[in-house]
Amino acid sequence: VSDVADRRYHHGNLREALLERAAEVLAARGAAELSLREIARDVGVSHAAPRRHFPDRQALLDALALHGFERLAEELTAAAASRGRTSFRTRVTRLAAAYTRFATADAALLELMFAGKHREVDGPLHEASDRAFVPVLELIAEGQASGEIIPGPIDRPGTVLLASLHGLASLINGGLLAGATVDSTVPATIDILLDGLRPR
Amino acid sequence: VSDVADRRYHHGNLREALLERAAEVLAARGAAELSLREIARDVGVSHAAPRRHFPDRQALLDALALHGFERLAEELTAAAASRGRTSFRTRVTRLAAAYTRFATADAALLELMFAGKHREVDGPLHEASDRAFVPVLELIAEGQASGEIIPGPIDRPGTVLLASLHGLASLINGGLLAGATVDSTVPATIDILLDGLRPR
DNA sequence: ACCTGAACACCGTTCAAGT
DNA sequence: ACCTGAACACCGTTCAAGT
Repeated sequence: VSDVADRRYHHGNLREALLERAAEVLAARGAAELSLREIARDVGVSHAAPRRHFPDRQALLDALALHGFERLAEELTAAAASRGRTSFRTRVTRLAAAYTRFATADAALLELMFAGKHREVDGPLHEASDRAFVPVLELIAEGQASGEIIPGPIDRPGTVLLASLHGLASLINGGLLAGATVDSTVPATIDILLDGLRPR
Repeated sequence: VSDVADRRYHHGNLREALLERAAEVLAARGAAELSLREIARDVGVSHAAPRRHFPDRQALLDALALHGFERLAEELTAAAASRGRTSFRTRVTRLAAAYTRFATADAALLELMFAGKHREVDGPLHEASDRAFVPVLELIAEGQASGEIIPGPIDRPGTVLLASLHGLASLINGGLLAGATVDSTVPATIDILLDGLRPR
């Protein structure tokens, strides 16, 4: 068994193996306790081997964050796909639930994704986060077209919605909202937001 | 000079000196790069000396977070103190500006304060965060009393406001809001929120 | 091309010993 | 009571060397 595994690392999938194990450790213990050497050990490779695929520890963390944004984009896209005839409010609530579910399922990953480590305006991480937010902004645009959301630059209502969802998830993850759960707060929050975002 | 400084550490202010230097390093380079040994060196003490005051690294980080919540409480309290006759909307906007100013002034401190490290419902950190939010909830209660905020449990509108402010600050700190600044987004966000929170 | 092993400079934590 | 110095087990990073 082990020689087969060893061989496969020489065939180009060490990178994936490292990422997979790193994601597990991240979710279980957080980025601060993620050790490159430990992950190399777990995966059965020398501590210097990861260097071929990730020049340093931050590069591995960046790759985890990038993967997180890609998964978030997928889940938001899936949630935004309207199944049958559903009201605008329902669709927004579904998208919001998908966002907060993702965010609260892995608090350490969320922190890593939104940490101020990569404030460069360029870079693949920034592009990935932009892509992840596309379904949210598209839904807002639809709402504007159908007259359920105030007109004007899409960033205005878009930012409010994104900030609210992200803040809600952060507060829940931080344990700062006493007995609040996603299910109990998301619909109430969306109600209030949609009312504030209604044309007037 | 140095023997005076050395003497003073023996008089009970090493703890303060460590916290002060740690806060500087946190703001400059983030929690991940905060080294206990380096701070001890900077402050002119052996690497084992901090142990009297902070049993481990996390205890120092917790103390920094606690101090952050205390400062946040002070600034929010100051911002909530109504100077002259000002509209409810103005007062909320001032409070929101104070929150986001604090949050964006030191991104690393904000991350530390709201990190999911201390999810225990008890503990001094949780109490400190509760205290910091008091001015926000009080203002909401006033708004309810004067009929400018929807009635009902205060957590409902309170959570929405707190989540929006915190999310806005986090997104700005993470560089995920293209050209957004606090000054440009806070008033617009408050307008939308107050509309959504208005009785109907 | 991809990985190993030794080496370097750094950690956090512990503990006997000093004053 | 408070701090020091040595020790331990870990890091991330680098680089010559192996296959």
